Amino acid sequence: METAALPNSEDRVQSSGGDEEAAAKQDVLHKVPFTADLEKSSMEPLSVPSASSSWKEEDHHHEQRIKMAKAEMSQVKEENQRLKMCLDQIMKDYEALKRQFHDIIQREGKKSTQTSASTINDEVEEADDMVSLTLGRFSSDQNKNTSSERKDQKDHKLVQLKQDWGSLGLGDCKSRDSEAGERNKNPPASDHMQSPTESEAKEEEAGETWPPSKALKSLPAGEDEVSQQNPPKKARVCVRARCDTPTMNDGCQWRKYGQKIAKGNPCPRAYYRCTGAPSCPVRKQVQRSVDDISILITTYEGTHNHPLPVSAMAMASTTSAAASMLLSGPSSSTSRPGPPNPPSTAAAHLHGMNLYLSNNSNSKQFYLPNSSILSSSLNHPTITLDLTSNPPSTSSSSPFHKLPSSYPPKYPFTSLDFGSSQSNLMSWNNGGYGNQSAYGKSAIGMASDLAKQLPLHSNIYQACLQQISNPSTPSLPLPPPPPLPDTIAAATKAITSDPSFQSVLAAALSSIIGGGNSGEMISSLSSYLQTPQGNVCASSLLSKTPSVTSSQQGNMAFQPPPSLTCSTSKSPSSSPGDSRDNAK
DNA sequence: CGCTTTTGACCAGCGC
DNA sequence: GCGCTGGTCAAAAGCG
Repeated sequence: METAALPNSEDRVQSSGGDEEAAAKQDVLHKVPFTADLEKSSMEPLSVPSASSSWKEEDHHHEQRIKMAKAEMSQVKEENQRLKMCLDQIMKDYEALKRQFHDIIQREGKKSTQTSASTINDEVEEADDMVSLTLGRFSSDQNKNTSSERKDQKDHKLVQLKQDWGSLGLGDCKSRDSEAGERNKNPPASDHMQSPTESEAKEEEAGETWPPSKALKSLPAGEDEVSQQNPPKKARVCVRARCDTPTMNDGCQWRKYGQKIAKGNPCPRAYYRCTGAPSCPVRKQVQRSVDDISILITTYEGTHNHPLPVSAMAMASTTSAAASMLLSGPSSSTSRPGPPNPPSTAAAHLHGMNLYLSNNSNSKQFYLPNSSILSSSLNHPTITLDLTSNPPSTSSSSPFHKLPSSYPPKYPFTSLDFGSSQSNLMSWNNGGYGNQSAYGKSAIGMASDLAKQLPLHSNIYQACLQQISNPSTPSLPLPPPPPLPDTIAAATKAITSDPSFQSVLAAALSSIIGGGNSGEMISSLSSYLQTPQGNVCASSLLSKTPSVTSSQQGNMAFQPPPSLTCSTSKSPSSSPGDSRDNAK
């Protein structure tokens, strides 16, 4: 498995501030310009031996370049330190949240053990959703699990999330469904003994198709009974984005298998199935918002059981991070200072990202009331990535303001509002990037804006990027730009103060909190940092990660930008660069 | 020819 | 039990 080489999240956290890592980080940054420089030199008149004067001249030239490179090194080093400090601060925040999370786990554990099964209220149930990460599928019996058992479950899920890296991550919940079912049969003590691969195998065996009813059909009688007690309710990630084209190009290859006119929405809902692999269970629904037809609502469900194209990684990692946020979100929300959240709603603010989370069993009644696309969330915990900076209407796109707290919480419904008004610095959806989807605009557009603020580093990292991502091609003829120390400070400030960046970073961190892995983090960050031209604008933070993680991840972080665009082609979601070789 | 899209039929869940 | 609705199937058509 490709995930075998992944470092676990704890290691990553622990090593994040280490000198070794910082050294490696700088190593990457420093080596690349040198490499570029040397290759560039090799292309120059070296092949034309001439008089000693030309050699002298060339030596002088080299010395100048070395000086410039050294100056560049010192700048990058300085920036590295700044970003390292920034990262340390974020890690501290993360650790604090983690501690609070564990406190809450312990508190709720005591609470639930003291509470009888008949009197467990919805709030406890919600807390258990958070603790067990099973999204409302545990019976009250399981509510009585001790906190240590929950910890085991959580650890197991962390491992599983790592295994599913690169996938949508939704199947993590799905596989937990299977586990939840298994737990009903097996003693919890054996739970952590089960290897993630085994649960994945079970997941496959259980007939991981979208319709629960069909999945039930294929189950043996015994499992059928279990599944009826705990019907599979998979997490979904719903992406709302402004898009003029029929569907967002998320890099995956999809085949349309159905279309329906849903009640309450004149726009037809299209059903797509992932064709990346014959047995891939991932499906998506695409529908226009009834309130604003420019908004495309794409709902993903399932886990890819095949390698994803690089172009699909960004969306996959983002949705994975969102799904992780769905799982870990309540921890953030409950750790928020202030009055306790109402049972059915919660909101978190993590590094500038607004997290709206609510449990609901009647989501269609308060979120996108006229859109039936979310009615399916009756049975599915759903997280919504709202990439629309300007709500189509305040009544529908700010649905959580009118969340009735009286709804009995059953399954969490989460929204990551990337269109937060706090992200005024860089609009997620300001247009001007051609035919890209709001999603594409979000990451790419921000990066482009950032690039405007960071001309120096754009060039530096452009050279880095091209060296790393395309080593076979000749190096850039670009000479290093003149050093501008103020620009570095401005760049650092811009990065660290940019709420959008913080949002992405928070999403990436959430993937850690929720059991994600560095790959997600890299992809999330790279989504932010890549410009439409495929240039990494600036981030030592990002540059660091490939050296820490596997080379595959590193490559992905520096791959050309994902084509998260709205597709106008007849094959709506398959990007031109989408090679089926990747999927096979 | 193979793959994708279209579209009507079918099935299951749910509420009344 | 019946009707409504969401979701899927599968044959036919379209396309490169």
